[in-house]
Amino acid sequence: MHQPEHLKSAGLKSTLPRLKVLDLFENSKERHWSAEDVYKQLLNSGEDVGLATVYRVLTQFEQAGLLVRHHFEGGKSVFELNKGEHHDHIVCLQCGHVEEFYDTAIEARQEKVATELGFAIRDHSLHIYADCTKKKCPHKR
Amino acid sequence: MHQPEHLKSAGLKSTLPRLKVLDLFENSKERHWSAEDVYKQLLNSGEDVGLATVYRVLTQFEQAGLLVRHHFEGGKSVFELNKGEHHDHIVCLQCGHVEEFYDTAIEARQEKVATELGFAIRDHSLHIYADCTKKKCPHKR
DNA sequence: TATACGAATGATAATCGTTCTTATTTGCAA
DNA sequence: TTGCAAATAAGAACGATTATCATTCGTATA
Repeated sequence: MHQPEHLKSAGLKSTLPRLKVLDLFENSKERHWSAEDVYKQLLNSGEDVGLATVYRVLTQFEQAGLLVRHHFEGGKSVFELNKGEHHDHIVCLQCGHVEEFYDTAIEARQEKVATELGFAIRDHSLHIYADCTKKKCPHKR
Repeated sequence: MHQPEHLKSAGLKSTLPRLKVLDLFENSKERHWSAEDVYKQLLNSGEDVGLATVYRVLTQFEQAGLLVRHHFEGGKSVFELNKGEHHDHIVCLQCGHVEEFYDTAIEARQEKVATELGFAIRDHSLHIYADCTKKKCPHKR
């Protein structure tokens, strides 16, 4: 549990809400959380945090580089731990499960296309929405 | 001006708001419009439409296949005429200008990746956010 | 260890984009 | 023309997010 160092190096005080949120992301099998998800999970765990605090902390963590924010269809932002390595997402339309992937060829072609059009890439997002063909998909949406 | 046929074939009555919205998309150099954009433009043109109607019409046009909806960062939906041919987008971070591109290699790799992960692609969105390196960029954001 | 002060919090109001409700108007077929 | 279902405009309602503000907390310092 070296979370306080994470926070300190990000210039953030080590407070209970921040520790709890960070713990969720670091010690849970689920990698992707919306603000509402985090809020409910903390309430269920007996923590007494405010929704506004959750939003604030998530944004701070994003700015500190601890988390990455994604805008999937559906309006709400989704966060995940920043592993440093970029990847894209494939979202199951049945159950909402998110899987990650990285394809060198796709990344390279993006650079090529952008350069040819006269742009310098700052960021990009590739979201594939699909039906899971495996049995492991719970289809519980 | 064969818009009424467009509407009729989509099972939609030929009303003034619908004609005006469709006209905007068909006879304007700007291809991408948000609901708010459309609403303001129509008001400036002296039309007396309601914002709710604009939202309803845009959604109907999307369902009818006349328009395509995009979810860029920033939360709000953006629409454009459905030209039938899929393409991805590169958004200028300076001026918000949207350019379109299509890359066969990227499309093919996406199919490959999805198949390998056990998914059947239904839809996808690739948005590149970049700085325009040409002088043509108005940098007026 | 006590303390002081700025940072962080929680409750709630406000905002933004979008959808719903409802009373009124309109397109169009008979 | 007339009748009626469909479409509209206005504004209320909504969900996600941000702003406000009085209170509490973390921590550097004495």
